Amino acid sequence: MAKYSAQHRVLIAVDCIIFGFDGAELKLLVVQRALEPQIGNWSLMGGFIEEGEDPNDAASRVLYKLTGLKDVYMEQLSVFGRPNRDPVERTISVAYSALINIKEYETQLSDAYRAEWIPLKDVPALIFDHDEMVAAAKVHLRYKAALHPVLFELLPEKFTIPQIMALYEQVYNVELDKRNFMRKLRSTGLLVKQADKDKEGSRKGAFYYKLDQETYKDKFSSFLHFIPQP
Amino acid sequence: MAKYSAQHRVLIAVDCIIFGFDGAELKLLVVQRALEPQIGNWSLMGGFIEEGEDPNDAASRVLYKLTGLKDVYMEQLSVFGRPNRDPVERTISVAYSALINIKEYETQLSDAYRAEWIPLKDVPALIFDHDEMVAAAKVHLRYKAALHPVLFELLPEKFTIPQIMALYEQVYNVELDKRNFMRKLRSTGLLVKQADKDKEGSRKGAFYYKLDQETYKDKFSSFLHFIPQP
DNA sequence: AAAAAAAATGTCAAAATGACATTTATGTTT
DNA sequence: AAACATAAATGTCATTTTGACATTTTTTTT
Repeated sequence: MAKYSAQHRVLIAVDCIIFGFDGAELKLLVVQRALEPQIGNWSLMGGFIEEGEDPNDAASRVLYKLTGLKDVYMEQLSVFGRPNRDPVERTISVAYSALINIKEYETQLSDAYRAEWIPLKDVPALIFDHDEMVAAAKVHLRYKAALHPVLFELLPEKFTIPQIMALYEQVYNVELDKRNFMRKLRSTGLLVKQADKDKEGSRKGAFYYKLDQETYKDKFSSFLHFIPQP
Repeated sequence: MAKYSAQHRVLIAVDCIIFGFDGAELKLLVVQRALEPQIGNWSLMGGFIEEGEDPNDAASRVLYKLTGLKDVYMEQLSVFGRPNRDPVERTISVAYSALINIKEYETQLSDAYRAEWIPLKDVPALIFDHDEMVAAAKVHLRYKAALHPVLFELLPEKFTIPQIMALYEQVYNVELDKRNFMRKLRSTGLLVKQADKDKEGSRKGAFYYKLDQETYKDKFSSFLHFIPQP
């Protein structure tokens, strides 16, 4: 069949906003750009879509190249297509947001991309429009987490209540009340208390919990309200 | 500066999921495709991105061509990029969702595209992956409207309570309680009661309301909860 | 004047929320 | 061995929000 001959064709990229949590701090995984222009500057991990490749697969491929991880929680964010966003050539980028438990990642660290986890609040200026992408990803994460228990994707299999709470506090940049937060958390039926404790960070130690995977799958799509109304 | 020479370039399209409300029914604006393949079949309104054009501008242009309307509420939804979604040639499409008050539109109707408002529940199968786009747009609208008073974009300047309620009921496909709904609506401080009534559809008539534009702008971004928890 | 039809409004019990202080467990220091 | 320091864990109460539910009001038509 004839092509749409008169039309204009452009490069498509994917860029990944990769959030990670190490039990204490919310971080972003950024790399130092490997090619001109702006070589060596901080950037999101990205890549071009290849021939016949689905954008979602491209994002997974890019993430895998960097982290060695598959089956990561990832969502399409939005398209960034301002005509001169890449000075080299018109490139339209699809931004993806991924959630990773840093501890799991660290075991598979690869140095090829000069990647670094940087606390979200300290992330330096990034190239092109990547700052906007990060800003959009933050907003998106807040939305998503206000309605779904998605932040558990950032936690290890076994986690503690103080850890989840710290995570919520950082995502929403608020201080939460331990008692009220715990009550809400309990009411979800998502947590299964373990017998052992995490002894790092306190003398008393904090009990570990796991996710009730059944409930998690069931409840993921139903609306929850984690964030107190102001 | 040198181009990214080795890379693959593709067509970029925009497709618009255009919701409309006429005071009674939630509808979708669809067109009959004007070119092969699938000429004459139902489709979303779309078009290719032109050289140097921002995707958001392309979506506005496409919407304007069809409806003659500018400054319509429109949001980027997501990217549909499955490799063979368009059988002619690889095309990646950015889907946009628009909200229109049908009465306003009808005054500027243009026949060039064989466009039709079809009740959302009766929309026939559309070409390519447009059904998926519509499904995604419905989900998105529910999300958005659960947190923001965005459905007012579908209403005329003067509207009645039964109208808004019908709108919410159709968006969420639920039955709402008049009294509880009204209470919630009042509590937003968004409504300004008018002196006159809409006498269509009932003997008693329903008072008109307008949006308090100040409050609307202030509150748009703050989280609201319109939908009762099940 | 009566009837019909939809709009508008109020009450109450149950559940969810937000504010707040004390007790518990454990390792460290004296 | 006792005292201390530190963070974790938990409970109460008043207020607000929710959901369920029935009656009254306004107006046109008969």
